[in-house]
Amino acid sequence: MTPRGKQTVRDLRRSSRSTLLRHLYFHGPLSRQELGTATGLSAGSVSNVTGELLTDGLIEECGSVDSDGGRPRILLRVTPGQAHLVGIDIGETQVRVTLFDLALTELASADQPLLAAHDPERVVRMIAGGLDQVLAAAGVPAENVLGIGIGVPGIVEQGTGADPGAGTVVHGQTFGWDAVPFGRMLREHTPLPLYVDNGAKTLGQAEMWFGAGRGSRHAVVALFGSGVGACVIADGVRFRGATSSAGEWGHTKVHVGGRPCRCGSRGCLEAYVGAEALVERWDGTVPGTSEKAGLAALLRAAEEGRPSAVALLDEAAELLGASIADLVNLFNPERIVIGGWAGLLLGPRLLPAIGEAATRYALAYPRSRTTITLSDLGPDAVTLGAATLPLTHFLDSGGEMPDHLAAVAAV
Amino acid sequence: MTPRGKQTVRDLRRSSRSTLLRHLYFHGPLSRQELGTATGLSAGSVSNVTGELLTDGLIEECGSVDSDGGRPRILLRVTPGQAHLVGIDIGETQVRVTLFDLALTELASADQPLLAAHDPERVVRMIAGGLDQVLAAAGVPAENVLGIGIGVPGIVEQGTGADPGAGTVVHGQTFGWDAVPFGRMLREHTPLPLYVDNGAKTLGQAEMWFGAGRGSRHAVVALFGSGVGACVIADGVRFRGATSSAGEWGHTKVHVGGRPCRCGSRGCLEAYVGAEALVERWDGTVPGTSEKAGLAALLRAAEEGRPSAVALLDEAAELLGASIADLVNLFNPERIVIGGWAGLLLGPRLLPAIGEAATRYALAYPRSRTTITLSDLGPDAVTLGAATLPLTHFLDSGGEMPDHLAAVAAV
DNA sequence: CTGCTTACTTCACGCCGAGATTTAACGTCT
DNA sequence: AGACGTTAAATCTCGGCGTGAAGTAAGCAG
Repeated sequence: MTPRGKQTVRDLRRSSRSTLLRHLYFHGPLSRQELGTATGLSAGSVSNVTGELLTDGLIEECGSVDSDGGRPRILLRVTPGQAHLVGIDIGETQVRVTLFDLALTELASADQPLLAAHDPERVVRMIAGGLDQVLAAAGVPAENVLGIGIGVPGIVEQGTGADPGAGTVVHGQTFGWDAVPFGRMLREHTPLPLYVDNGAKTLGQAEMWFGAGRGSRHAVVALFGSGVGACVIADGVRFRGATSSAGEWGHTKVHVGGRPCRCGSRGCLEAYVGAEALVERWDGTVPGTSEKAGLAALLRAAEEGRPSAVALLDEAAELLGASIADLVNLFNPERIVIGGWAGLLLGPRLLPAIGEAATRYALAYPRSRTTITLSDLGPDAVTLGAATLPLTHFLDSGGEMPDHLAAVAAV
Repeated sequence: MTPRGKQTVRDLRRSSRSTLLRHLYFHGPLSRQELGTATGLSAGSVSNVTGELLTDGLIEECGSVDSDGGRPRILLRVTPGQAHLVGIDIGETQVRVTLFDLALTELASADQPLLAAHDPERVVRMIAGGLDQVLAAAGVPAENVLGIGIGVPGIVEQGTGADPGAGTVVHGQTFGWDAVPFGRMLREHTPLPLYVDNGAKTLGQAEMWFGAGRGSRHAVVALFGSGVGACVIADGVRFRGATSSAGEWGHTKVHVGGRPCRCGSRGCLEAYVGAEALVERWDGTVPGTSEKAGLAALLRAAEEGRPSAVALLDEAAELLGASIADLVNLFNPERIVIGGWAGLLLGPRLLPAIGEAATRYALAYPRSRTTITLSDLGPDAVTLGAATLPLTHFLDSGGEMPDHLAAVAAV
C-alpha cells in the first residue's frame, strides 16, 4: 500500500523551492524573514533558496518595509512577467483562448464561435489559431509559455509517460466526442506542455483558488448549467479517482427509475434540475428561444407568482438540496459552492430552500460542519481555472521551466 | 493551497526506512539486493538502512537463497514478535478485543456480550478488561503494544495535537452515543496510543489489505449489514473528508422524499435495502426472531420462489445497483467490494443483478473501468482492520516505537 | 560618530543517498 | 586442495542538503 518513491537529497531542495515559491505566490509580497517563520525553514535556507530563485528570475525584490529601528525588510514577489500561461475553454457554443501572465492577469483573449458541428479536428485548428493570435497580440514568444490548460466537455482520460498531455483521450458523450485522441491531435500543432481536464473541474479549480472556495481544503464545487457536474477537492487537491472521471454528480439518482435522462439512464439529478430539463418541463417554454432566456423567463414567472413556475423551482430546490445532502454524506466537505450560469441565475432565489432541504436530508453532524454558498466568479472562470493546471505543475516542481525550447525550435 | 511542511535531511532517512519496512512487510522476505531494485534505492543505502533496522530489531535475517555461482542472498523480514497490536470491534451485540503480532497473526481474543445498554462508560470498562485479559493470555507486556485500533459504530471526530487518539469524539446516532468523549474516557484506562475509526471503515481497511480490495489503489468497500455504509479508498489511503465522516453511503437518497429512515430523513438507501428494513418489509417476518435469521428466511423464501420475497430481493438488487452506480460516478473506483454480513448472505444471489443495474444507471466509461466483487473476509475482519490503524502509523513513521514506556510506568 | 536593533548572509557541521570500491561467501575448475 | 570467477553485501568518497551560529549590512537614536 501507499508506496512512496525514493527520494534523494536533491528532492529536498525542490521541495524547499516549491514551498517558498508557493507561499510567495499566494501570500503576496513577503520578506525573507516572514517567509522563514511562515514556512518553518531556517533563515539560512531561505536566504540560500531565495537567492537561487532570484538568479533564476522567478522572483524579484519589490520595495521594503521599515522594521522599527533595524534594517528594513526587503519584500519579495513572484515575477509576474517571467513566464506565461494559456487557458482554453471549449464550451458548447465557443472556443475561448486566453493568455495570462504568472499572476494570472489576463493579457489577451480570442473567442471563436462553435456552431452545431463539434468536429474535433476543427476545434483543434481553432485552438491552434487562437493560440497564435493571443501570443502575437501580447508579443509573448511561445517558449515563454509554461503550458496550456484546456477545459473540455466530457470525461477526460489522462495520458501517461513523458508527455502525459499528448496521451489525453476525451469521452464527450453529450458533445459527440467518442474517445477522441485530443492530446495527440493537439501535439501536432504545438510542442507546449498540455494539461487537459473537464471544464467543470477547471471551473472548480478557479473557484478554489480565487472564488468562494478560497481557504478550504475539503470542498465540493457544484456546477449547475445546462447539465449538472461537480468538482471535488480533497485535502487541497482535486479528487480524480482511478481514471480522472470522479465527481460526475449530474447522473447520480434522485428517483431510481424516474425521468429519462440524456445520458441514457433514468432518474438522474440532471434530468430534473438541469437547465435544459427545467426549461423543457416548464409549460411556458417558447420554441426557438435559447436555454438561458427560457430559464430567465421561468425565474421571472416564479417571481410573479405563477404557481406552475413556483412549484417547479420549489421542487428543484428540494432535489438539489437532497442531492447536495448526498455529497455532504459521501464527501464530508467543509464547503459546498454552487456555481455555473444556471446556479448564478437561480441561486439567490433557491439557496435558502436548498440549504434547508440539505439539512433535512443529510446526517446532522457532517451537515453542521458544511456551509453552502454561491459562486462569486464570472463566466470566464473556465479559462482561468484551466490556466491553473500548468501553474500548479510549475509551483509543484519548484519553478522548473519546461525544456520545450528545443522542441519549439524544431517545429 | 497544498502547503507541504518543511523537510530536513533527516526526513529522508525516515522516508527510506518507511519505504524499506513497508516493502518488506507486504512483499514477504526479500534480500537486500531485491529490496534495492524494487524500491529504487541504491545498494549502499539499502545496506545502511537495513543495518539500522536490524540493530533496532525491527527486521531479522531468515535463511538465504543460492545465487548461481555467487554469494547467497540473505533474506530479510519484519520481526513478527518485535511489537504487537490490538484491534477492537465495538459491535451492536458484543465487544471483541484481539491481540495481534506485527504480522497480524491473532494471538489472543476476548469477547464480551453487549446487551441492550450501550452505556459508554461500561463499554470503556469492558475494553480495559479485555485488554488486560488478552495481554495476560499471550504474556505480552503492555509496553510492547504499538497501539490500539478501535472500530466503533457511528461518526468519529478525530482529535488533534500530541495525543490525537485521546481527543476522539464519537457521534453514534443509531447507537445512542451523542458526542461521547470516547478517547478521553479510554485514556483514563490505558496510556497506549489510540486510533479510533468507524467500524465500517476499519472493515474496509481489512478488505483493502487482505481481502478483495488487495492490489487496487482506488476502491469503495460497501458494507451491507443491519445498516449500510461504505469505506472509500483513494490513491491507497482512506478518504476521510473534513471531519472523517466521508463515505456515509447508507443515507444517500434513492427516492427523494421516500420511505422514512431511522436517521430521521426519508428516501435513504438504508431504508430500502438495509437488513433491518428488508426484514421489516417482508411480510413473512416472525416476531421474536433475530435479524440474521429473518434475512436468511427471506433468502430461503426467494429461493423457493415465493413471489413477494423474489420481488423484494429484485428491488433490493435494483436499488443497490443504482446506488453503486452513484458511487461509480462520484468516486470513479477501480473496484467495488460488497461486504458486511448481509452482503455475504445475499451477495451470491444478488451480485449479477446488482452489476447489471449498475451498468444501466452509471456512466458508461467509468462503469467499464470498475469491477464489482464480493468480500472474501470473515466476520472478524473489523478487529483485523482496526489493528491496521496503528500498524499503518508504525510503517509510515519508518518503524518508530512510541515512547509510551514512561507513561506506562507512570500509571 | 557611537551604540543599538533588526534583516540578511556566510560558513562549519552533521547527515543524507549515489556510486565506486572493497570484502565476503559461495560454486567450479584444475 | 587451491586458484578463480561470480554474485551479495559492506565500506568509503563525494557532492549536496538544512541547521544554527557567527558575521555583515542597513537603518535609527542619541
